[in-house]
Amino acid sequence: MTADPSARRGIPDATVARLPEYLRALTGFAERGITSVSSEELAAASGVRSAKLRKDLSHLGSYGVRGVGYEVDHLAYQISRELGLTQDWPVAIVGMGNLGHALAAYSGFATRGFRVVALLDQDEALHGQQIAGLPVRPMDTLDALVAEEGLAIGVIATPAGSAQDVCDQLVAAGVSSILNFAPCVLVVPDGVDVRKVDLSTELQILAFHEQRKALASAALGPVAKGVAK
Amino acid sequence: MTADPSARRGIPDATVARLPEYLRALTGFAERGITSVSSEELAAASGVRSAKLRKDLSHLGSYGVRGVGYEVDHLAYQISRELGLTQDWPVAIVGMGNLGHALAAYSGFATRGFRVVALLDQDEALHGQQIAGLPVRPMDTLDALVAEEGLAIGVIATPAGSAQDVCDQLVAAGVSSILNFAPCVLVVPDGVDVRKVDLSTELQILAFHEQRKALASAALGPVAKGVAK
DNA sequence: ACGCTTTTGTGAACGAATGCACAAAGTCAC
DNA sequence: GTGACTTTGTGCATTCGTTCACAAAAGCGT
Repeated sequence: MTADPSARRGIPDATVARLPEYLRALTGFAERGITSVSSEELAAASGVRSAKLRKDLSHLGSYGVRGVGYEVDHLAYQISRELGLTQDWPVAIVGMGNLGHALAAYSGFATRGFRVVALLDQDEALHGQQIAGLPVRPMDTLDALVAEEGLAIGVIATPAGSAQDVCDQLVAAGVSSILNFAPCVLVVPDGVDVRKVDLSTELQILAFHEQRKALASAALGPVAKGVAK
Repeated sequence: MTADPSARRGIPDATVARLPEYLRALTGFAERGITSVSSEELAAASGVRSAKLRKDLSHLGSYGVRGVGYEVDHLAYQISRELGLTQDWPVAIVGMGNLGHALAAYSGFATRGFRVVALLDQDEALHGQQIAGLPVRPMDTLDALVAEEGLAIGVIATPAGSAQDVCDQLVAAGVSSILNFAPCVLVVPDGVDVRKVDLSTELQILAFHEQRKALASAALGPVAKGVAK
């Protein structure tokens, strides 16, 4: 059962998290008319070591040619297929504040396998207003979106206070993958995936390292002025 | 040299990445007037297991009381200090498109140890324009910001095409921590930290799991209709 | 046809992170 | 003051991820 003959089940999470970056690098090569890359080149363009890249790719199958490298188009297709991007995923964005606004207008989604099919907000005052060519809808249209559009992925861009409430509504309607921009922990039933993006958290991690650098240079040479600031 | 007597050097990266979440949870407890929490409660509020939480906290020192728990204020202070948040970090945002706009208006920074001191853009047409109470400045004011404000952290919210260029200018001016929202790999010299936030990447990872769920339910019972869609 | 060069794919060693289980250390009731 | 109870801090085992190093496989020139 665990030993799959097609040797493909169970791609490590760490690998899955890097596949999008490989895909982007491959797209870049393709745009420049390059049809073949070595693991070394692709790794450099993705910001990883070549050994790691090769091990990652080995989990999806054997798509390289020894002595030559990888065919750009073919590898890109295989990664796309593995990530489930051969189809377009409908996405709904909830919360039309500053961030929701920016996300609705972000063009990067469309080019990478996603289609924003709806914008929602709990605030009645916003309903009907057009943002980036789409009307803002009330939350109770979620069921219809899941049924008619096959909506499965929701993006939460509300304040932290309403995030859990909105999340519950998404889950109740049948959405099973959620991208959360609100700075809070979401509780969801089994079978629902949540990923969190938190701007403050990222800055705080940077601050930690920044402080470490400052302390280190202060300890080694408190005299330094130009460089160690 | 590596063996530090105060037993504090070398906090694992995985732990550092979770400290902001603990800090947020603690702030939540404090706001509700709770002065003491157990590792179990704090872990639940942070979305981790209590054993993990305790091991994480043990890396910063021994701030709990056996049989009782942790004093909320004290632990919050210790984590803040470890993350370097007892001071306010000046931050500059580069790229005043949709996303830069939203980030400039985001109030979450100020409450968590950061202060947006400048907005920059390469586009001359935007210079002088006011966004969220700050004027948009040209890139050549970076040196002054580093010298006068002590700027050390920069946020890149430009399109992918100009991100490396902007990054180089930040680094040249002396910025040594960068938060990158552009969907591309940045090359920086040693001593400069980069963290990347990529919306499409996150969605693609969700799509992978979503596809896996769809395939699994299709394989186990292609008959199911209501639930497995 | 054959050896030389290149580059993949992978076994094995290593290191980091997680989870478990319990002794140590404290509080509290009486 | 003493014993029962609670909760932390941590050694240990395990799992997960990365790096190394090289054999196997392909192309190429002659």
